[in-house]
Amino acid sequence: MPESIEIKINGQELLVSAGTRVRDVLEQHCPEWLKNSIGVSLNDEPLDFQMPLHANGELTPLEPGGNAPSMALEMCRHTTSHVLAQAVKELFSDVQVGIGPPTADGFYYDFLREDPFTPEDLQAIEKRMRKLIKTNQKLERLEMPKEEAEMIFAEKGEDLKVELVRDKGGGQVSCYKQGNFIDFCTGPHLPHTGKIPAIKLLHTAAAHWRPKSGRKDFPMMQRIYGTAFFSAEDLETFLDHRDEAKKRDHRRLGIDLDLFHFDEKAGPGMAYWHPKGGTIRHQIEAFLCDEQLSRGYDVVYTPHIARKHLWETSGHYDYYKENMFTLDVDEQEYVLKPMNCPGHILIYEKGTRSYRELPLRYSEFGTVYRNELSGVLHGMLRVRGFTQDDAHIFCRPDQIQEEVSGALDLALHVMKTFGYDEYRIDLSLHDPSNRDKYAGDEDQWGLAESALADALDSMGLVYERQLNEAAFYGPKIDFHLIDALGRAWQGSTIQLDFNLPERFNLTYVGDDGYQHRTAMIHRAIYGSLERFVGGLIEHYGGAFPLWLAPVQVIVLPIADRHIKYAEAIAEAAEKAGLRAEVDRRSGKLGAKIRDAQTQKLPFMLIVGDRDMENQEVSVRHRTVGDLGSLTIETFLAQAVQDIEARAVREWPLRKDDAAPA
RNA sequence: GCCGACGUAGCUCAGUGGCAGAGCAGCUGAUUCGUAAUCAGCAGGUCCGGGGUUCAAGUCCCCGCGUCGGCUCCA
Repeated sequence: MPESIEIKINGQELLVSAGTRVRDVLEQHCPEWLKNSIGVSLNDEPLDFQMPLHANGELTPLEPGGNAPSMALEMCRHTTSHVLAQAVKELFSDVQVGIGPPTADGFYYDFLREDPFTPEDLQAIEKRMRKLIKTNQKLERLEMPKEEAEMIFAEKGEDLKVELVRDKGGGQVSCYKQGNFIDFCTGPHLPHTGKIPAIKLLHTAAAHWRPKSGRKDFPMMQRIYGTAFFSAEDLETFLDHRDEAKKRDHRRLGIDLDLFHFDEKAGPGMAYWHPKGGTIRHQIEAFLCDEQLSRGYDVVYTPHIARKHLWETSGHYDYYKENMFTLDVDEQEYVLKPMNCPGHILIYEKGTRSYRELPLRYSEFGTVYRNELSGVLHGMLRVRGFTQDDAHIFCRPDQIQEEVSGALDLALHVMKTFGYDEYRIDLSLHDPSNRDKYAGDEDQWGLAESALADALDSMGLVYERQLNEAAFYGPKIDFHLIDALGRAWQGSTIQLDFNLPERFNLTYVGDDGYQHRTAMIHRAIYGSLERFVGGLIEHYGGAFPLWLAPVQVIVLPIADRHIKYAEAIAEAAEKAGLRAEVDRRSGKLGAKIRDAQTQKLPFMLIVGDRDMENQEVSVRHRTVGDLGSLTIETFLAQAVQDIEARAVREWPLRKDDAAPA
């Protein structure tokens, strides 16, 4: 480490000795920062005032709502987690503290305690936290030898902290102390607790103590989640956002919109699609099916069960047994398929394949069953029976890049159609220093990985390389979709496989007349229909675009004498290929509109005396409202146009009869 | 699988050991109405399932199932 370091601050260049505290530099050169900011950042690293400087760089102030809001918030939340631990220690005597880091939108702290915390406990703890915050406790950074820290925590009976200190490398450690509470922590922290304006404890949960430490008997911790913001308004916005997400919860909307249900009588993790959910799913399947047919895919169908032998060959029986449902048939063991690949392979290997007929692209909406742990099931997003839009491309090694490009193009087209305009792409690669973990040889991996990267590069796609994240059988590309609320969802996946072609000895005859190893690509665009539709429901908040809406138009007669006309209108809509209904109830128009709005139906066609006389309909759109009167032909022409285009926008019609923009 | 909470009408929920309830939805009738809730009546229950305590259990206890919040794992 150099004796002295160069620090830029406020345009000034300084030479200070390494280890100088941030506070000392600021006192001399920028005393107002000590008052107005909560810390500094140096080369994008947050530092608090008590930390030592060890690297060259420019210091910029860290302020609430400043130019690095997430860094400042993270600091605030980390300090709040210490306050949480302090409050818990004060209120409960039988508690050991664990760890308490900030998270993406808050923080948590884990406690070791016989009894879990109740909601009443949480209220009391939050009250105590507010009290502690108000006293403007200073957070004091202490640096000391490991042994000393161990002693401090041992004396307090904090065995878990002792364990953490002991496992930490180096000889010197840091702790932060506020009031009588001291925590083993690298920081950085706010100068004092008075800088925390808005807090909220959210919920409790259980968590394992250091599950990755290799300990088998890790104790169960009681975790408390909370969040903190620099203003009450920000906290309010955050809570509103949570409520909005709750309203979009696909499980809630699945019931409200009559899309699907899970039945206790039948078993957990198995979805029953109602007619309306089925309509949505059918549209989604048909869309991809058509796309695939036009892109040279073949359709195949494979059975749901197969003898154990097939799964032994594929390796699933050894590596995936825990997750497979098995059944006895004539004293033989059969397996309910957890994946579609072995079935597609049986079709491939049934004939002698020539290099001339490759690639072969086998696609299937294949329903698979996996015995997931009961605790992980979650609505449509995590189920035990689900249908994959699965395809396996069998090709020559020299065709890999083009086939991957084709799959990428399809994935991009599909995401765009559903209005997922933002996404993240991961390229998961193997780690050459960890060879034991992977099937196939280094040459294969090199070829395959560069094929994937080349395909991404040639399409100008931005992606992140994830080292050592490949599947054991090959590298892969994963899409993560960002939905309307900014949340990420698992999207398409494209995976190369070196393992199954070996296990099944898949070959093709080359132009040299010899047999060569076939390359195999797994790809799923939706992934699972269940998960994809679950995500779509939340993305659209239940308001499906016209082409997907289970009921596209509902005709609302104003009085009973208009029912006949309404039925004629509905019939015309159906003839044009729309899904139409008539509300024949005798209530007021307002009530019918309200019900249609609640069901999020895209179009209401209101018909009364005026409309009958002019042979028109009054069009109301669920978000735009009253669109005025049109002839049914004009309306249908525009609606059909939007349906065929699979438009996702919420503004499908213009009042002036012009074609949609 | 593990920790905790919860499970009452189709849905949302009240019911703190003593007659099983409300709102919405449904059905019937009245009303015939122009852009987010017309009125009245009726019907609707294995209080998740099983066992126990008690004169008496939706309520208390035990076991099981399911759901939810997490941990861990995954499409």
